Amino acid sequence: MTHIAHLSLPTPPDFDLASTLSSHGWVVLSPNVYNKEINSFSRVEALPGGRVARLTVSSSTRSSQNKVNIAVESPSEILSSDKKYIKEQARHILRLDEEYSEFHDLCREKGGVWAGLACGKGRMLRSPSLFEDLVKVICTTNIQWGGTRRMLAELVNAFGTHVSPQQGERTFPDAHTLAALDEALFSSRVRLGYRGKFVLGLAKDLAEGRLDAGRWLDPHMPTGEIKKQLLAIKGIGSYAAASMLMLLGRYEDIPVDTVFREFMAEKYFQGKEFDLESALSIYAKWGKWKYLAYWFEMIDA
DNA sequence: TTCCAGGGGTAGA
DNA sequence: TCTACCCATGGA
Repeated sequence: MTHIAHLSLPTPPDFDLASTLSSHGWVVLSPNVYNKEINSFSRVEALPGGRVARLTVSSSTRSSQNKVNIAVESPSEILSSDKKYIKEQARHILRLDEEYSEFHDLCREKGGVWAGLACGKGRMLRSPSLFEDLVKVICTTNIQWGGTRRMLAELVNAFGTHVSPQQGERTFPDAHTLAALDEALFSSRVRLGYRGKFVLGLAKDLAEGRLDAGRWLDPHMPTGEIKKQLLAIKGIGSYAAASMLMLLGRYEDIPVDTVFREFMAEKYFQGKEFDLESALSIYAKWGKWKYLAYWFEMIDA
């Protein structure tokens, strides 16, 4: 028997689900399943107490309603505490509590490709847990996007929890699950290459309390301190730290990778080699919004 | 077959 | 702080 609940989550007046879902590649990384045609995505998520549910997030058919819909399907009874938990997760994933008015003012002032963001865009999709986002960021390093998708699909298929034995979808495995695994078994089931030991090491640090990533969500924690802690994690360098800071709602740093280098060479340096400092200085006037200014200019190009 | 990807760790200077 | 070299894996 499947239990079903339909939740409604209020959003800011300027919230744009389609923009958030298409903002970067996260929406297609397992366990997310993207349905672009109907502007929705679903994923299997663990509920408190070890139960599991499939969540489907979609926009209201009437955009003026300022809400998103969350359909919940579970083989277990869906408790009121589950509904509260799911809404909290969704608020985090969609960044409904972030304040973007200063960024939108800058977009309006700057115009050009940024003018289209001023109506409320800029929220980039994230995962429910910091562990999932950390693992996903590590899995974007030194690999093509197809490889990232493969690695995360393998990880979910190997160690995620079923929503039901008859259905293939699984949760993203939590840190405790991975921390309990033998490295040889893990590597034989999930081909992460040299990243495997980074992911397992991270899982153990979180599960055994040596790393408290939850503190990074404290708005009073200085960005510099978060960055220092991120860079201390094996497998996280400057690119990955900038990506994680973005996922934490801090947009000061630009992730310098092949995507950045290729875009900058083409857009600002006539296809020639360039000095990194000169390239980064192009976004200096965006202050704490540099990441968003670069990213949305790049994906618009 | 070789190169290298939404880079990062380490050793040595 | 900077550089050289190494790292697993698979697509091109």
